[in-house]
Amino acid sequence: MKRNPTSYVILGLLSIQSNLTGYDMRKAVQGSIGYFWAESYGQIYPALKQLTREKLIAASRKSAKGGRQRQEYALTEAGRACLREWLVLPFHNEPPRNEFLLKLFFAGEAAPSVAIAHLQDVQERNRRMLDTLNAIEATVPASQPSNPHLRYWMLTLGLGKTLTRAALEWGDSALVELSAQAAAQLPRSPKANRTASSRSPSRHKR
Amino acid sequence: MKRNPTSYVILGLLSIQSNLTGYDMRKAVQGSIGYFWAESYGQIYPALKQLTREKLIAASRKSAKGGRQRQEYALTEAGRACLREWLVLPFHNEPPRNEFLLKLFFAGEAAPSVAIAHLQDVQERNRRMLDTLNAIEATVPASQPSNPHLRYWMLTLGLGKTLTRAALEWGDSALVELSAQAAAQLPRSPKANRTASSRSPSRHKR
DNA sequence: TGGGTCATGTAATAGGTTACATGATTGC
DNA sequence: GCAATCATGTAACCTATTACATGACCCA
Repeated sequence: MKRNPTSYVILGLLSIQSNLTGYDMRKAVQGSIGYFWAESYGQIYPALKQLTREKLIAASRKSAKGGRQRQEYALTEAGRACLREWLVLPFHNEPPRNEFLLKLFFAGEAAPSVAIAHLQDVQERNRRMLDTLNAIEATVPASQPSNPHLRYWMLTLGLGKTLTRAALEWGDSALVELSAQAAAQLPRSPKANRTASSRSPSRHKR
Repeated sequence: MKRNPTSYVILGLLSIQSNLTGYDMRKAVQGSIGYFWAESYGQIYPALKQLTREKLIAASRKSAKGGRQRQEYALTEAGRACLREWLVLPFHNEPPRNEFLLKLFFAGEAAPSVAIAHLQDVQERNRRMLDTLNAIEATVPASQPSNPHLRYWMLTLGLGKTLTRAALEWGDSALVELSAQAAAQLPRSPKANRTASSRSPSRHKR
């Protein structure tokens, strides 16, 4: 049976923690696998209905928090089996579309400052990303020391940190190269092109 | 005017080289930006028609190669202006959906060998990727030494290499960790679990 | 009493893949 | 003659986002 990835995300989340609502799941995705996965309500709610029809999940409690209406779900045995089946299937890596790289690739059509600005933007995002990942690393293991999933969570986190750090280092050297080029092309007022050279290369936390 | 990314890919490709057919463009995408971008005919051909209607590109020559029917396109001045406008606009980094990481994150539900197999798969793909990128690096600059786009092409290539190498190193250490764990859990027949330990850590070309 | 967040959902639309259909040309 | 590649396109379908609609509860 073919199922969309959102369904497996739901099954996976419920395998870790029961009694989540659709709203909870969205939050959980953003707060844990957010750096490599995204889900919107428009995907989650229909998927919840479909999974319920197929008895892979079941509505568990209702209106627990205060008197607030709240539809929580739990994994059924069939759902757990379905998740396990999917886990062993080979993954297909999606056609990755990176608009930053696309603009950089075609940047010869624009002034050097354009590429430099995009690079600075990407560096800034990556610095924030690394901070976020470091914060997760500092708090999660302490709060769930004996969680059997922890080892895998830390592995995904580790790849995120590794890739982000590598991207930051590449970005620094790319900025150096492009700034030098921009300076060479506009040698008349060396004080004017502060855009790139005024920022010192980011010193990354390890 | 809002336009889909495929349109800008077409404009970008034509800014580098004229007289490409839709077929050529698909090939060019696969052979150059393929590691961070994908296009299908179902996107390209409709986009070509739309861009022609909007006069951002123009059908240039017909049936040049042999007697073969062949509709080639070229950038108009309006098209070039449109590309430049887009280049300076901030990029939005897409919600990245990485199924490998998704499976790794939820792998606690399955046997350790499942995660190990996925990891070996990803290492193999990354090794091949690095070979491809190295091959491009070895041939492209020699063939187009004075192309003004070359600097930017090499930058995107450099990021690809950097990220792939970083991923490979992470993968090696992840495999060591998971293999040790698997061995500790099945101490009865240490010769049996060859899946992970039989392969030596990949020695990557730099 | 009003803003923020919890909570659920739908409709419009965009974005994209895959499979199919067609046919010519090139090279073995 | 046959397979591979060049070449163009469409239709069906899936995936996914965004905006919208609705309303309750919490806290200041």
